[in-house]
Amino acid sequence: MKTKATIQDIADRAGVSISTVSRVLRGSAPVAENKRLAVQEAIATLNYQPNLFASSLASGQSRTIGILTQDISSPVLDLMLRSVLQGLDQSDYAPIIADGYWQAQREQAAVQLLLNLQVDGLVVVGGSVPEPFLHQVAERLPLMVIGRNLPTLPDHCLYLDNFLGGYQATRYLLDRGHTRVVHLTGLLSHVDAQDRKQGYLQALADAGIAYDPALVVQGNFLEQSGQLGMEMLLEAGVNFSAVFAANDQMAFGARLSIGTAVVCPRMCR
Amino acid sequence: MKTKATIQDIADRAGVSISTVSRVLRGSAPVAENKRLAVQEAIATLNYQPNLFASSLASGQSRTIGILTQDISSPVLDLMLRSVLQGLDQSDYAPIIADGYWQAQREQAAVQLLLNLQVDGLVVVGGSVPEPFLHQVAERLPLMVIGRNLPTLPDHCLYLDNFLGGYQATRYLLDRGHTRVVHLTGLLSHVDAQDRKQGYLQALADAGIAYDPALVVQGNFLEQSGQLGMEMLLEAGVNFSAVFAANDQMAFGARLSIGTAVVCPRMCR
DNA sequence: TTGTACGCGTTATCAC
DNA sequence: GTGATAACGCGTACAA
Repeated sequence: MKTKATIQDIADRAGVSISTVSRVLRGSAPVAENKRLAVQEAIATLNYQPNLFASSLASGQSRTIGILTQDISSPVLDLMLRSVLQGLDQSDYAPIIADGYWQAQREQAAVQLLLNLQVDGLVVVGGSVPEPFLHQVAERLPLMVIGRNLPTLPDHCLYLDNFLGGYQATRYLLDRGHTRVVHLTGLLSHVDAQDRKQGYLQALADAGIAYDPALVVQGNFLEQSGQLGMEMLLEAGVNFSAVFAANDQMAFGARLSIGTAVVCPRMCR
Repeated sequence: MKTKATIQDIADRAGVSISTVSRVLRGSAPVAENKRLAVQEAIATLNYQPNLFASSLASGQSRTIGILTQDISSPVLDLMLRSVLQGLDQSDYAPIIADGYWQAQREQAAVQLLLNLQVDGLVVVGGSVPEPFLHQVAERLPLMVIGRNLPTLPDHCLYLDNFLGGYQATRYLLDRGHTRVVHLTGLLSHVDAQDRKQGYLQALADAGIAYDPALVVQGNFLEQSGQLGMEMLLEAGVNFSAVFAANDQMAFGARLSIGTAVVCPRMCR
């Protein structure tokens, strides 16, 4: 194919220098009206697309911001991602997404790629990149971490209080009179899951209710584990009247098992 | 912060020229063992990261491939995306993701960004970018479209036969003796949803079963619409014994309503 | 095998 | 206002 048009091509066609073209492109300095029009005409007819690489190389700015995401099938993370993208709509920064799929190694490579792409800023949604690594990143460019709490980078985190969430959810159920509340935990190797469980335990303690290990079933944040956990409880004939699932997906799964198995008599709703 | 190390820095530290450094970096030509080691040492200690922009600008290759995705909360699309990423693991191409969120305009901008990023190839997962536009893309670089059928670009599509899927699903239920099969449709403005519905209709016709509009409920591919659709049917007292939902999410939703509403007597499983 | 020098497409700093 | 021209960091003939 014909090689794409360069800034020189449109400079020629408009009868000006490349400097002028660059100026109308970036609006970095005033340009005579007639020349500006000529340039814009040339840009349009030649369908000129400035080479981001060359531009970034010269300016040191890429006008892009990098986003590190995780396995977006999670509704919450997806919502976060969507919000970030929406926020970027207003700006003239383009979002570049890289996915870590919850694997630290892969995440690190993804971040490295984004850095090599010279993103002007980085948004990390969830994930498990080592904190020290993020620390290094933070001192090189603007960094924002969503859904994670980094003790050494408090100002860079948009944090969800998992402990409080677990506490309030459990408390809510206790307040409605339930005394035997099941907790389907998330992946306990994940700090979020631990915190939510701690919240659950604390709520029980505050209510003066003894902790019964039989009511806590380990899951992994996915639908299946929620369903499986419920079925185990029901089959085992464990007595309970309410369930606090670690996340929406597990709640969905748990909800499913109610249809197939014998419904726990005192289960409300 | 100190500016990142350049190829010159490590050339100095290793006592060689930048050409040699480039050579060991790209393996484009043999290099003396001792020099190679010196270079590698320098790279390691200086934590050198080649500037992708400069590299691509000079070579015309970016060693990246672009991926256009849609609202990944869809399990199927997510699976596709995951597969693509996995395939790329083996290669030394890095994936750059851009999201279109099912909005043609946004998608086009996303593709444009990827093109400006000089991706060496493009994978489009679903989406609604105009076909002519993709046609232009296809003649500029390798293109692959997943989950969509472009008549003019058959060789570039990994296509799911929605009609056949709808047909077989319905046929499966009919073969098991069901005669009143509900269809919860997807978003009917979407061609996939239309095709699946056509498959449903064709299967009915082939089985000599009259089409009953009361058995078809419109949805939008999301969980809620599946649940809502089922509840409407149950409340209306419509008689049926099986359900064909347009996708997994709607089936999930439908499944949920069974727990809360009166279970349809002849509903199996 | 290795180094020199030029080019990639833009931006930015100058003089004019 | 406008146009040369030097970076930007790296790949790569070409020469040695």
